[in-house]
Amino acid sequence: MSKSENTKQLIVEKTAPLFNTKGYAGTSMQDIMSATGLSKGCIYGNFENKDEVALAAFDHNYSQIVEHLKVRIRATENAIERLLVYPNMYKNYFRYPYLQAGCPILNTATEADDTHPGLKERAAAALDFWKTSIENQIKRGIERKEIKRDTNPEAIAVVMISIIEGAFMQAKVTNRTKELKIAMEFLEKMITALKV
Amino acid sequence: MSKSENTKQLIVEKTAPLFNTKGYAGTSMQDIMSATGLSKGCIYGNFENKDEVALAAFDHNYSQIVEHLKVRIRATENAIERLLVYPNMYKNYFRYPYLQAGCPILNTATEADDTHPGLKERAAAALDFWKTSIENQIKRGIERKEIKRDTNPEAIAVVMISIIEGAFMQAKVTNRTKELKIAMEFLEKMITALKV
DNA sequence: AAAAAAATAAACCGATTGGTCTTTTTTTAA
DNA sequence: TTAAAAAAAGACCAATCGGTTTATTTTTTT
Repeated sequence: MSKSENTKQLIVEKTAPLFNTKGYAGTSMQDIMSATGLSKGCIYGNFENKDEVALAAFDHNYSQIVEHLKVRIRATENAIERLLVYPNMYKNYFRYPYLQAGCPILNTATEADDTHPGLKERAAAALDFWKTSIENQIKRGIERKEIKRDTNPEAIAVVMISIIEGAFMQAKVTNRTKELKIAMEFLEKMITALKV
Repeated sequence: MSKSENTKQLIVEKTAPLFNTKGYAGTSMQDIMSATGLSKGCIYGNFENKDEVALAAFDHNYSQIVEHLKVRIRATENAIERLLVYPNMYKNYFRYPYLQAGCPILNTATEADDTHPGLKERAAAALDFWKTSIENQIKRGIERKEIKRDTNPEAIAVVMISIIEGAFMQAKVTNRTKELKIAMEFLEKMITALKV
């Protein structure tokens, strides 16, 4: 790994929380310089423009979430337990640095949907991947006879994501976890009710 | 109504969609000037600063939604029908100008939660008001024997809001209504299942 | 160890930013 | 109708913006 690859990684790691907090438009190159302790020349030596830093930051934020979920999901074979990983993680979001400024997918989606095609596409792809993952876990659970046969994987996946993102938004803006807990509990019950 | 009150109203009306689309950080005074056809001097003659324009724009966006919901809700006495107004409106969001750039509460909440205290407060207050409204409709329905006695108004309200906002976000970022329809249908079934 | 290449810092650029002040125009009051 | 007040336009300001170029430092290669 070359020096500049290390530097590039540092920039991504330091700016990921920044972009998640302030958004693309609200994050200046000066902010990026301050967060990394690097010069603008150095940042431009590693990334073509601010856009590319933002895209890399989103990817980093998102991959941290995905990695964490993978580890948790692989820790059990049971399909219901696997689905319960999602509400569990989100209701305890304060434990995860990458969720402190809110869900990167949600933040990016709402900011970028009318203003930044690259980020919009990333957020949309992340949502599709998330939905497909949940669907697949449900299908697997049906095959393993852990989840009811008449379960509609797509509907459950969509509703799960909707509840998670909507409740998380509420938690962040109101500075309280009450609604998040209520919603995650509802979700846990919904998931548990899928059990054969 | 004085000339400047008319002008102030024009500014609010013309900038409300702008702030909802581009967010606070992404909307410049030049954008505001272009949208209104007015000079910067004129804008500053009516508002103290960009902040105040943004706050007024949020209020305007929000009040349009509230007014529309009020009309729809008052059109029926039945509590279940009243709750069904929400999923119905959101699944047909393309009919409402003020929802074209997404839900103002969601957009504002996610942008402002770490960056703009005034807007954050407005969004949080809007959510609390919304939650309370739904709770009250449910309580009224329980009293009128239209909704099951064991219904938890708060949980339903929280879940409704979560599903709506989460699904709406998905619709906007993916440019398709599939997930929104799935989620609203789920919500309609959930609401209908509250019926005595 | 020296030279070349790579990486980073610093200086620079034109444009834009939010806001202020002065001038002009429009509206209102007499 | 005229004068005063209010409203709006236009000019101005310092600072910041994203990006480019030049200079310096560090790393890598020989």
